[in-house]
Amino acid sequence: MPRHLNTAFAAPWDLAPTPGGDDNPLVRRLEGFAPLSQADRTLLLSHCANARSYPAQTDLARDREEPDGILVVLEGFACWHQYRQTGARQITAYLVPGDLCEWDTALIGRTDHAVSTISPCRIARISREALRNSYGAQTGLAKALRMSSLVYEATLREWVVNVGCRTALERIAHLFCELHVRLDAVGLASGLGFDLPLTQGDLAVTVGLSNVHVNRSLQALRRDRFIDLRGRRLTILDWAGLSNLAEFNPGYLRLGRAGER
Amino acid sequence: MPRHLNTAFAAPWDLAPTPGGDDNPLVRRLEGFAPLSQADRTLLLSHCANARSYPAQTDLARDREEPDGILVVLEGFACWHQYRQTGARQITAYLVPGDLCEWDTALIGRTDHAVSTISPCRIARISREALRNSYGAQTGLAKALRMSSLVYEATLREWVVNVGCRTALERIAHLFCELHVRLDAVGLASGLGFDLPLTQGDLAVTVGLSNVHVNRSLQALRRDRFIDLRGRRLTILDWAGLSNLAEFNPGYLRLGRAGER
DNA sequence: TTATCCAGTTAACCTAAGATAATGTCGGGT
DNA sequence: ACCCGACATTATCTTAGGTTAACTGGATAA
Repeated sequence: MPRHLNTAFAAPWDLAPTPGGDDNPLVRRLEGFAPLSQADRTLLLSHCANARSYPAQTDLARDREEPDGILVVLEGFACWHQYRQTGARQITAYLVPGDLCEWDTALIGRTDHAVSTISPCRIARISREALRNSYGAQTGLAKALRMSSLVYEATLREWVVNVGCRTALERIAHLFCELHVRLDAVGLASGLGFDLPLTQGDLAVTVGLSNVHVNRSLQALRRDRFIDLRGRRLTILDWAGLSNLAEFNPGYLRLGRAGER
Repeated sequence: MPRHLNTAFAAPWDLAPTPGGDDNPLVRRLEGFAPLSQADRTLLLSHCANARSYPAQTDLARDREEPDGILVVLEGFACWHQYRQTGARQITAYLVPGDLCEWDTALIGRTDHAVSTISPCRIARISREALRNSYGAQTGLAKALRMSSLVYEATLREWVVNVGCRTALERIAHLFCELHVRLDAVGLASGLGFDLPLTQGDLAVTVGLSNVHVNRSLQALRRDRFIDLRGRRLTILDWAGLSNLAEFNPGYLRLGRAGER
């Protein structure tokens, strides 16, 4: 059982130690994209049973004993990020429970991009070999995986827009809106609140700002009663205001009627 | 025959009016990712034969008579971009000859992201139905398409890094390095020079800067003899210097030994 | 109990880049 | 030869956000 930084907050997955069946976030997520056959579901569940725990701040690329396939986050926060030679760092994506990332050693191997945990995580790896059974283009699983990849791309485009042409306040607001929708989709939000295991420094390198300016902006968001952020818990006090500020439109996440709050 | 803005420069595709066989940029591009069967190649070529011409500045999403599938650029520059309500605009990706983009009406339909031509283009659409024939996960085509998607994702991550934590000079330098490598891979560069049908305004919304600052930065790059940019032609005068300035590492493009210049 | 560490906060100052707008250049159309 | 529109360039002033560094407070460890 992984020990979380913020055990005080009793994250949902601490209460349900062995996710199986419908509370498996991967199955839940993929079924949002396309209906899965019973065979698909049991395939996924059986591979998730082999998930391993990783401590916070751990590079998932380094132990590359696994062949090509996908890497699935079942609990905790992970991220794609890149270090520059200057020491600067940029987070380019978050992986929250139910998210997966395509793992192609041919592609990942040599780049300076890395995938790491942020908080302690449970992560499963499923080889492409294992997926191949139900991998005709017609099956629901194949379609769901394709959709998952398209949503990931759309999210990246949204992030380019975020750092490319939004103000500090808008960037942070947009990120918070996105994270809430994504976490809510896998049952990790309670109303407008959710656990957010990120430091202000993490936020800064996500959103392309300095620590100090993130701090200032968070205070502004608090002062104007958009959010409440204490400890590692974020509550959105004014969804309409925040999403309006950010021009947040959840369509790119393809989660059905999410975003109607 | 599309009329190009810069006919004065006689782009390669003007000299070879009917790309077929090996000078088809799509086939050339995909074969860089995985070996294709003869059936794969003829399939691709036959669909490229139905390509249509589009003038510059044309939204490719609007005429959505085609079903899901991929959209292939054979000639010209296109881009993904997004308008904000404020009128601001952000380009999130370029599509150059040989590039494709997955077209999923379920996904694209409602988002505010659009795909448009920049210069006049020849573009083919291939339905997913048509691809399904050789779409077992084992075939080369399927693998090449998957790689293509992974490369697109990696490029997007790189762009997030670009706008997230690089200076104006570095951003532009990085973009130029990337474009050169990509165009060179489909034979559209002659040495270190290539046609670049982008205005400074286009560059600005790509790289998250103002028109004016792009202008200043270009002058600096010219003054320091990194580049020569006149008309719509860019020549990199000092590849080592420019790629070093940008910390450009072409690995993410997965083009074999590209970048060794 | 104190020392240490880490995250968060604040303040003073600085700079890269934005905004605006005037001016220049060039090619195309008439 | 003239005008026009699209880009590019330049100058000016303004501002969002960066940098540095000091200080706080809670949590853990010794």
